[in-house]
Amino acid sequence: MNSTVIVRAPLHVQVAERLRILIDSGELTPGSRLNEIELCNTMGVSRTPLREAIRSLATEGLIELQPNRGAVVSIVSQEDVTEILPIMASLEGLGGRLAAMHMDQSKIAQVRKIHNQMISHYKNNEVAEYFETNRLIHELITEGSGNQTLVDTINSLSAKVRRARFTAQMTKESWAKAVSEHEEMIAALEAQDPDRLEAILVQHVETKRATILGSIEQSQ
Amino acid sequence: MNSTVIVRAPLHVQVAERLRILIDSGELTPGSRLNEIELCNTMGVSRTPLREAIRSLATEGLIELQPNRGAVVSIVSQEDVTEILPIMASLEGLGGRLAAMHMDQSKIAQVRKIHNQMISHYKNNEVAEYFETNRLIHELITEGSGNQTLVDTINSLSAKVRRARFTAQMTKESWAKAVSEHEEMIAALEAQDPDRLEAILVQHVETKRATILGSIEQSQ
DNA sequence: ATATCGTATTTTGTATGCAAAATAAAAACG
DNA sequence: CGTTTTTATTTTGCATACAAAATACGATAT
Repeated sequence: MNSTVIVRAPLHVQVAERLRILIDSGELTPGSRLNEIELCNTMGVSRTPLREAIRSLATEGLIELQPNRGAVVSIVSQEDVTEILPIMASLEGLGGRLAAMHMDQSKIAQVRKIHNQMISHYKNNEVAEYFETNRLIHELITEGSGNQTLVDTINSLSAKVRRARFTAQMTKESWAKAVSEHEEMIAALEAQDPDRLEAILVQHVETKRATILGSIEQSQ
Repeated sequence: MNSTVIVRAPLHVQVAERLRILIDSGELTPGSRLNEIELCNTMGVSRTPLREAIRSLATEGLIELQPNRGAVVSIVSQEDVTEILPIMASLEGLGGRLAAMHMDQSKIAQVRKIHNQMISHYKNNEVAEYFETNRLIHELITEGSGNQTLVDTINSLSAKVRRARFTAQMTKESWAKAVSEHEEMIAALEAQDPDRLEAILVQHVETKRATILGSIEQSQ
């Protein structure tokens, strides 16, 4: 008797996944219309599962439905991002508070390890690697909260910010500030100080907000 | 030329709405299976829009999909509520902070008015009316933040807590405490003191958490 | 030449039909 | 009798077909 039954995901789930990738990668640009038969042909499925997938992504907010006029890739505006970042600050702060309370030493050590990697990427000016390790640290801390609903909520908001493609143009100064905040984060985590870690994370997202809005100003 | 075009909502949206009501009202109990043809008959629609609606509610979390075995009304567990309430505390706190910064005097006066109604319902022991005015106050404050994403996020989490049907059995003491916290809330709002309103709201949701978890203990 | 109307085409919305999987029921076996 | 195996029925998943709305296009009139 085998309890782990392998079931291939339903078509509409697979289609939703592929659509998500198309949107995330920018192949389907925000604002563009989704032509059903066209997508059916490229994906090799019928309209039924495609439409079900579209409905899913619509309730997720990735797509907007226009009655009798189909669906368009939703646009994440600057206003949306301005709304989202303070929420992210609160939630990441809460995540840090809980993580400082709940994470055990071995997990904290793991974060420290990746933190050290991140620092070396910073010193070597390896931007992509820096961003990746940075993202991973935030993920580990959030997951360290032990609150899955919190993780999901943050991820959903985070995805929207990413989709806005406001690639924060970090100046030398803002980068240095972010790194120093990370040093404080690690210290607070190792000290298992919930209040401090929460405060730093809130501040950190605030820094990010300033950086992003700064680069929007630049690009206009 | 008329810019406000009246379009009746697509069937799958109407069906989703009706399903939501059936679930919210408890006619479809958590854990129960959704039989497609049965629901089609009662609603008088074909399976296509029904299935689209089910997919939507599934990504919303109201329903769970089991491949090749249909959909069941998802169960909001005690653990889920335990995860959600701290998040609600953070977010309502943020909402209060922003509301204290952004709400104008006329809107604050409106909240005061409903607050006074709530107090009189409290004194007259009118429980249902108390809960309704209470809910309205929180809604007005959250909306007063001017952050629609925040409003949506809170509503989505709040809906799950409501669905769990942990009808917090308020003791005389916890009710009095909630009311006194509301007095402080109004004072902080009228003083337009973001820090204070945030702190009170976080505390207030924490009180609610204690009350809910208290009545769960009772009922076991 | 522009604007308006009417028609053709495309595109979405809904219903139905068929195939595959899961469940229930019945039969065969120990 | 209880347990397994086989068969029938139900239920879901996907595809197709038809209807209605929206868009595109062209003809006509001013």
